Amino acid sequence: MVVASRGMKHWLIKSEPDVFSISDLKKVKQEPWSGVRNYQARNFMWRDMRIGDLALFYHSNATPPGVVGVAKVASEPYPDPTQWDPASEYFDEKSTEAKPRWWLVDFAFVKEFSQMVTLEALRQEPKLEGMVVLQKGTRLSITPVVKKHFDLVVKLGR
DNA sequence: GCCAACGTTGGC
DNA sequence: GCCAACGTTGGC
Repeated sequence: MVVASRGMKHWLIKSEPDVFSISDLKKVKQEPWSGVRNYQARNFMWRDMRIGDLALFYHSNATPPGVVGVAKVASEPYPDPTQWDPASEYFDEKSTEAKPRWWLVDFAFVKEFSQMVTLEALRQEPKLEGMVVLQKGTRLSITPVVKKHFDLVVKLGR
């Protein structure tokens, strides 16, 4: 087993299931996390993620919203190719190949929970207090999660 | 550098 | 569909 000396980090990544769900990830096994156009979220992928880091896979804009499984970082960061594709909704005319603005990593499927841990369930668990995703007004599509919280959510979802 | 206007996210 | 919260843009 490979364990980075810095210690593994844990994350929560949001995806709209209508666009890309945990089932989709299960099917394709690995997916470039394209389309992130927020600097904070980009910095997490570009600067802080390492291969092997685990992430809670969260369905946003869903009924109900919640965590549905686990994914892991499966690549080094590299420029998001959609930023240079004029046909893409993620096209960014201000980004150049010499100085890419948007970076991503690939995520690989790890597991799908036997039961979803809904946003409501997350809010009702006192031990999860302080989770970034639960804080008021947090819209970030990628947030760090402490190991204690990560492990508990995985336990709740199984 | 300020800040109003505008766009987006995402729960409800 | 509504709207609160927040990020970005652009005029000055």
